Amino acid sequence: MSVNIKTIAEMAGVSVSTVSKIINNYSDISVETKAKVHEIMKQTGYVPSNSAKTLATKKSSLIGVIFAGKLNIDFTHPFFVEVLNSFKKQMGFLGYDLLFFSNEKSHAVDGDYLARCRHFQVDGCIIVTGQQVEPSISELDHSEIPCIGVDIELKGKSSGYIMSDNYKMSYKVVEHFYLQGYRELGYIGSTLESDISNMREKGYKDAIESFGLPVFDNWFVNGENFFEESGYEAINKMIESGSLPRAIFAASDLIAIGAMRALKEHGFRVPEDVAIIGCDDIEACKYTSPALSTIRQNKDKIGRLAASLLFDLMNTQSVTSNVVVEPELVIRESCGNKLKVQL
Amino acid sequence: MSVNIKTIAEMAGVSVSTVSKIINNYSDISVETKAKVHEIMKQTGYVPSNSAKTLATKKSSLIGVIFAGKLNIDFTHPFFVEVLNSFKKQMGFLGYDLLFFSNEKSHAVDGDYLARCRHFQVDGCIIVTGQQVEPSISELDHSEIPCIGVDIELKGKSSGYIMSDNYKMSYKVVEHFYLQGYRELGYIGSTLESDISNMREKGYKDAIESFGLPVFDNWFVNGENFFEESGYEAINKMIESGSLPRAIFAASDLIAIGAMRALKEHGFRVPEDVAIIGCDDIEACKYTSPALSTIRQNKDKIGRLAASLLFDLMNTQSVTSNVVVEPELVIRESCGNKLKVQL
DNA sequence: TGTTTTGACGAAACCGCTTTCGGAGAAAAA
DNA sequence: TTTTTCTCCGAAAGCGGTTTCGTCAAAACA
Repeated sequence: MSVNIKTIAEMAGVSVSTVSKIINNYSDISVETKAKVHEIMKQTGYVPSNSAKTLATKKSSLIGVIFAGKLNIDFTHPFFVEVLNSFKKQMGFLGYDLLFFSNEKSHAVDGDYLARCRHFQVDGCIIVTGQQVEPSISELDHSEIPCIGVDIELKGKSSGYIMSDNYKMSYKVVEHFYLQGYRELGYIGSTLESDISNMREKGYKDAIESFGLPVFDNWFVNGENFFEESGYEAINKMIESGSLPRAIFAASDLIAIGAMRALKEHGFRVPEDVAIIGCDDIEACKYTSPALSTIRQNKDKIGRLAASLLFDLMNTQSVTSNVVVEPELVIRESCGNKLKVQL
Repeated sequence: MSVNIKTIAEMAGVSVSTVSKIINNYSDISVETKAKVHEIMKQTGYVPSNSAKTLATKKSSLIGVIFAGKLNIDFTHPFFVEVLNSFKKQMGFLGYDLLFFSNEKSHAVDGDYLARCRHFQVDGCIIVTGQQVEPSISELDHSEIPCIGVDIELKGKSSGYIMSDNYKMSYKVVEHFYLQGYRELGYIGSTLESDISNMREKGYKDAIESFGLPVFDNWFVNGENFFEESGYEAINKMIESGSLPRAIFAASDLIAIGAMRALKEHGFRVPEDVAIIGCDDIEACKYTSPALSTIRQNKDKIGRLAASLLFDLMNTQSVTSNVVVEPELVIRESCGNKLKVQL
């Protein structure tokens, strides 16, 4: 049988409560006792059981991670995965570990995120998704469990969210295109079910108008998701419809990559014939040719902020818990600016 | 107060044991009682506590995920992340959730993986690393906890591992180069602390010799890790040393990408001057120019196999628990074969 | 009719840890 | 010397489940 707190207590000749107090740094224990018990714990390789602790304290020091939505967002998603990586690191410093709920069918409490959270008694959770709020997320959002959303607006009492300024990033793109002399601007978005994409599109249109340019609906097309195929098909759709804009903002880098592929297949050159700016600044941008200009989202910062916001939510009743981070235009080769190319 | 098993029992007018039996599908409960209790559980939204269950049964239905080593392997690693994604999916089907240990300094039981596993009472764990076995991994490996390693040879009684046939993949590369007429072959590996890289190098050298070709030590250089910079610097080192091979096998795609960048900067063309084959088949291969030929590791299969091996380890005393999967040569543009290009 | 088997359920111990409350004894204050 | 104040520690009641074993009535058997 594995060594437990009782074993330690007996070996040290003290009570179980004393050992527990030592583990939890209570002050009413003499240094001698403390030393003796610590010594024994070390010798025996004692490790306290988290389930017993959780059962007693209702704190698990676990953070639930939820990939929500049907957009196939998972570990392989280049943007979220980097955010999550930074989040994990920061949560680690704060003493938490991450629990990834698998959302497979066969599981007991399928899709019911709140139930999963209660089941494991997570202290808080992070929800990543590029999609709108679905019922099971909303339920969790309005529960007592602290949640923070990445790229999804959580409005519950104990929730917060963090996202890039999607409206402003579009403005920056339009501004750049405008200053480079482009007047015929197009946009490739993701599914209409994505708030993110919708915000970007709205910002883009508003910006175009604020520069006094016309908006051609044919040049605004939305794909099914944020992946390559959406961009590929969008270009084909535009071409079928008879005309192509001179510059395109894509709602994700993968969409942009797909679009470039389609353009290339049709004999168009990027950026000479069509300029393109993507969004997210994933790794692959550097490897495409031409290298993809993009809107950089500070994934590291987003992850860190998400962690500290969640930490606050878990430890106080703070209310101001949503943050919008400033996006940054990264100019490479695909957007037609030959003057200042950076890697 | 949240509803617990006692609440349910009282509401249903039965004992706690009866409710527990119903939850766990015991057979000695009448259908009527079962129905009544189920109804009440549904109405109240009852969710059993996993910690209480774990405490009583010593089964947590949690799988620990360990990113081991100092090679900076984490969520952002293109190869492991895909393996993990497939692993997660499969484990989900089997009814398990994933626990990611954060290995940050401030944490209670730092680096001591066995302790973390015991702490959370994970039912098993998966270890991913490109590195050799370190002491804390070895300790876990030889514990009673079922572990399976990806790209790391675990030898413990309750362990298993899965990896690609690193020896054979090198042979395939050499064979391809040979058949294309290349005779001057080089290799760029990762740190010598990586078993994977070492196996590939060994296989590569053996293959070269088996084709009756000479091995030039100057053309074998090892970087610090599996990332881009290692490839970049390796090329520079070769150039400094005075000569370049005509064809290079890189131990990872990122290394290959870095190597291509260095070659380009020095005015060499790929594949006309130097042919390159990478390894892993990460997403980025398709986006480089020229598109990177590579050895594809079946990441999906590796993940699934890892899951089922681990499942077996957890549920039986099976011993045959290591699998080597067959790698596949994917020919794109960087290896000089203009005849059969595939995407 | 008496006996055994079966079906359905409950009592209670246990899993490992936390935390409140109180008590004993020593030290300090009166 | 008596009283008060500390210091250090333990008893015991949870936390929310699981599981063994026993009970008891009804059904099956002889």
